[in-house]
Amino acid sequence: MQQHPNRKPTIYDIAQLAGASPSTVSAALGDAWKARRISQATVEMIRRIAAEQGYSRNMQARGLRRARSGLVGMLIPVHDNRFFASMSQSFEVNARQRGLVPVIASSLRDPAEESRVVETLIAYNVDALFVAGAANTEAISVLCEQAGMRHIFIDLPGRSAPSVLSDNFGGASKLTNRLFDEMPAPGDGPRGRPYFLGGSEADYASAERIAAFRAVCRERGAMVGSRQVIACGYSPRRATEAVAKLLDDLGALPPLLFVNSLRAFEGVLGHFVTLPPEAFAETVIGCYDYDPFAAFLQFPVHMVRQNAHGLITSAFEFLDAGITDPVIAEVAPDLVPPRTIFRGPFAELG
Amino acid sequence: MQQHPNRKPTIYDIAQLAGASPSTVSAALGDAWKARRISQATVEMIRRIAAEQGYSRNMQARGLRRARSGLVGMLIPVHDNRFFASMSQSFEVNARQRGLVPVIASSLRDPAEESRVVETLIAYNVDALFVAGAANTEAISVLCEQAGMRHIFIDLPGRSAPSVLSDNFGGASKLTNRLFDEMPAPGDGPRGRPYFLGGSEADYASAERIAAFRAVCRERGAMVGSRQVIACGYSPRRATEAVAKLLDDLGALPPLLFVNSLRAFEGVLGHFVTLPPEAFAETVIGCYDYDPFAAFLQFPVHMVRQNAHGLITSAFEFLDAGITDPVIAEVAPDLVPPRTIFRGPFAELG
DNA sequence: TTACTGTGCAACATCGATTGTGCAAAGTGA
DNA sequence: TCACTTTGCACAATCGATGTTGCACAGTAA
Repeated sequence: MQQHPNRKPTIYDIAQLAGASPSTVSAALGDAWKARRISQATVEMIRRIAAEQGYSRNMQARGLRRARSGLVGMLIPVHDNRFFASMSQSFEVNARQRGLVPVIASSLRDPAEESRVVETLIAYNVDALFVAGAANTEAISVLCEQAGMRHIFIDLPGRSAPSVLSDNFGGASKLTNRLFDEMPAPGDGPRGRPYFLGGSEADYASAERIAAFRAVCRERGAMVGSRQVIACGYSPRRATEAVAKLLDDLGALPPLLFVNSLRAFEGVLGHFVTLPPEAFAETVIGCYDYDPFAAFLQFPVHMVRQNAHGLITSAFEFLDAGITDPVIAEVAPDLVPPRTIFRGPFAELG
Repeated sequence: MQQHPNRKPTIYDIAQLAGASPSTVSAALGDAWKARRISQATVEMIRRIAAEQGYSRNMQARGLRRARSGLVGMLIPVHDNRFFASMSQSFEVNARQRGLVPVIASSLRDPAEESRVVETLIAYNVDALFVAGAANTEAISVLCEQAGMRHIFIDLPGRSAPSVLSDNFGGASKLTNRLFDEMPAPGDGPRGRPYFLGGSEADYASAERIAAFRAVCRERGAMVGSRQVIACGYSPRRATEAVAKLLDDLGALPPLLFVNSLRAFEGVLGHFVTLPPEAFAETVIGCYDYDPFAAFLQFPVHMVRQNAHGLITSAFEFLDAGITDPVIAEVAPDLVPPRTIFRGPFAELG
């Protein structure tokens, strides 16, 4: 029937089979057929034949002609992270609801890769780009502006387009306040002070959380020197080393420990394994970000659950509304209380 | 300079600026310029002008002409799952290494959505499709064959193309054997038997694991009736209910519990919260799939870490080698010993 | 019959890049 | 100088779908 056995049929093939012209076929298969005054009988015949032939539109040709692609891109740092994976899921559902095809790309936090990815998405003519967690937002702004690309920043503020931000300051304030509420009586000297661990001050979200941590500490009348903020990055290994050193310096866990990310917390646990249970009696621990299993540890961990779904939903609202000015929306994260499993020796801490 | 302020420049614009023809520009910007005998000087001039103008190739036009897109698709059930998120990450890295743009789409385990997604990817003319975790592989086989689409199945066997499988039978055997090694002396009656919980027998991977569980139980001389395999699905809630009922029936935890997924394990923990610590003294627990935090629980949990990276790497090897026959490759998962945090009251179990 | 309005569709240009072909001009050897 | 090769590039067709324009024919009113 066809020349190449596996060539996909085009509107020209369908047109020939239907005894119609390609333009009629095109109209009949889309929703332009009414406006183009194609009779319903013709439309039905063409659609039947197209279905029989397993026709599917060539989106490249369509996109070329219409100067849009039906794709919508999202840039994230990594896929294998709860927060971003939730965003991906929500992004995908929202995009499909709007008849768009989501393309999710990760930059591995590398600014060069980041720019390359944005250029690629522009080359594919994505209709809009969501930027979540970029290292160099300014470079992205420039690229998008040059290409006249609709874009929206998520979880970090951008100069050139709307931004949807997680309220990192608010979330970190809530968490820090909760930790102070639960904190055993502080001791004297460095040993009695609250500590913050993980992340990088260069990262927008981390900077906000650190600022909130400092502010609440001051409100609560606690000392907070630069030594108390240990921004050791995101890798578990670095966190393990940092917490080991901290214990070495202080001789014990501090009364309050704010861990900035799950990855850092993973590292922290890597060192905790080596400690006796008593080490945890006089400390309260919080973690920014949520993991269901971390909530089930033997000692209570207060966690912040970011609202990935809310962030994406807000971003799509900007898209739907056609807003392109650099306005800002904020979405509040939630505090999740510990669900510590059968508290064992620590029941008295509850 | 340009008519529309934000129109992206095309090769025609560059050609005019460079005083060359569009075909020369096209060749100069790609790697065909040597074959087309464009002088190096011309190439350099054109590239300079293109860079100045912020030119980027229109991949839709290129794809249309060349009958390929430079895209490679992967279908997964969900994004927000450790295993699939790891696969996504690995897929992305591998695709980019080969100069392809990855498009990752999730089906939410809905067969209808699944087919729609595959059709969409075909319409965008992706150069190859990886299918990981599909509900209806036969429908996908048919669609791909119809379109002449290269595809590779991951973590489930397909009829129409190569498959890369996680060795679920082997992994579950290893885990079950380990659990038997660590199991306290079995009691009499149902209460003394091993149990399997979570997943669905209709799912290929789960079926393999259940078969392995049964086989090892028999080898080890344990009874294994149909009551001992509780395939209650993937949702945490169902697992919570199932484990509650089990405890109710038996009056205690069984000596050996094989939990089939992290989501189910999450549900199991939801019930464990209500139990006293002593409840865990006479049981050994395993979970198929790995979570760093779950490895740090108060009681030891033996986990299987699936090799997402290995699966993807093998799949790309099939792709690179141009293999299209339905051959099968298997990738072995790893057993991860518990890293139980300061074992507390259970140190004697170690 | 004439003029006019609809109806139903075909013809054709177009989107931007790639690629087969052709053709001058420069270079080479006799 | 002549025949021949090589160099360097332009021209035009093409990929598949869309949308504008135009045309034949039917129906209708005067």
